[in-house]
Amino acid sequence: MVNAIKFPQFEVIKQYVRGHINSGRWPVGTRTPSENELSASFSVSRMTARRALQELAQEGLLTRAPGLGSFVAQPVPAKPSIELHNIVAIAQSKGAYSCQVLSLEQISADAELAALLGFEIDQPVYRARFLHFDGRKAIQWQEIYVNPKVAPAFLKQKFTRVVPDEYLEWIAPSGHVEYRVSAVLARSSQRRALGLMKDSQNACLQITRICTRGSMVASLSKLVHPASLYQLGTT
Amino acid sequence: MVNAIKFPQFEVIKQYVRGHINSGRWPVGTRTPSENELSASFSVSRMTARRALQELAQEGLLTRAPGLGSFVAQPVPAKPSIELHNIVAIAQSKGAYSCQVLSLEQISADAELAALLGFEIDQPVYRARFLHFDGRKAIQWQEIYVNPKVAPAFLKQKFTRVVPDEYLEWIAPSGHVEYRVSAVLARSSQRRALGLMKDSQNACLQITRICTRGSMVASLSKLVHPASLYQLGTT
DNA sequence: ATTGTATACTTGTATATACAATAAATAATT
DNA sequence: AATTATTTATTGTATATACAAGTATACAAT
Repeated sequence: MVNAIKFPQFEVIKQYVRGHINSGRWPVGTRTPSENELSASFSVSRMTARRALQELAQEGLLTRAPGLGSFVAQPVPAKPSIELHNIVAIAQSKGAYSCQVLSLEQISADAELAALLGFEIDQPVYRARFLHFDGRKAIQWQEIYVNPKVAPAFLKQKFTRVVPDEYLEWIAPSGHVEYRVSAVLARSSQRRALGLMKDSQNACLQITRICTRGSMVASLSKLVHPASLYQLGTT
Repeated sequence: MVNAIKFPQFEVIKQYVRGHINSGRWPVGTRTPSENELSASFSVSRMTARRALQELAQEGLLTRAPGLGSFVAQPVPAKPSIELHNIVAIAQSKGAYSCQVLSLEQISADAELAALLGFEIDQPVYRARFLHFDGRKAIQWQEIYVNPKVAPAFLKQKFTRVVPDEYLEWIAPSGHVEYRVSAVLARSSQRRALGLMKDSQNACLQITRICTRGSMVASLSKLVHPASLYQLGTT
């Protein structure tokens, strides 16, 4: 004889309600039995029936209102989304990672850059360009603009072992981070760096990451990946 | 005199615990006061203290174990992700949407396509190509492969008012849907259709959507957007 | 040294009860 | 007829209590 699993009573009630919702017997907007009605029909205390309804509300299946009752909630359409994995972190974990510093300098924000960063025109900005390798293969070209106020010593770093992103995270733990994904054509310098053939395979997936601390942009990073090496998806 | 908002007691306890966690006073793994300790120090019943801990556990800040206690949980690193909005649906909602059928035919699966769809080689597949317009501007080029078993009448549709995706959703409500994002170079036919200049702005963001029903691929759709018109981001 | 036992403490489930806040329906008053 | 109380039903908060189940510790017996 197999021992049947003993379900708690609130779980039984949850299944009962869930069943009526999923099967369509209680369409959206339907009022469910009240706590008292459920406690009577299932012969449990009100607190137990309450727990069932409350957890279902937490899960988004019900909405509850004092004085009115509990109602079958409008299901929220699942917005399709994809994860942004970090190709550099993957290479690092494999142990074959290396990084080449292409440039590391202070520039003055032109109109376009100032607008992008929320800076004044001619305000100093640190700009660095890196090429990230997985073994001998260049997998990512990076251009990063850094706010000098956030990381004053950025230009003095060597970035031989520490990835620039890790350094910034260390100096100034991230506040809000925003990502954008777009398709770009590799410019000639990027093409050379990434070892792409002209006119054939120079489509690149670019991820733009903007880190802000408070109302201040801390850094803006453009990560350019050859389309042949990088693809985003739901895993 | 302004009336101070009256916080429920369980909320006060939650804030107390949250404060200790967020400030780092209770690092990951720390045991929090037990339900009984909290109920004593806050002069509330055990059930009230319990509710505070339980809701915090629900929110992922604590893990609880019978016989052991409640512990500060390891924060799960928020995986950055971006939403895939539908440029066609946006155009539709503006009312300026239209769709041009470029081709609509039955083909035989070659080796590559068969592998992609999980079909046998030479198995019949419906292939259609569409061009979607927002007003006069071509915003999306679409190529879709459809499983004849799922939508036998696909080739007979007109797709003047009903978008192909809506038709398929109507015929066969979606099971599992998977998305991939990649960068591609527009081919010459796509360039012409989308009105792109040669060699300059032909980087495109391609979204591949694979709809499966059970273990069967129902449709595979490639949505190609000019990089200048389409960008993904967190909103 | 290992095993078993008792004990204390923890969270999980469940009950019975009380009162507050909200909203709708009903009755009473103007 | 319109307005105002009253009642009733609902969810929200809170308490006190009880027992079950899992864990660790101390202690005794083997």
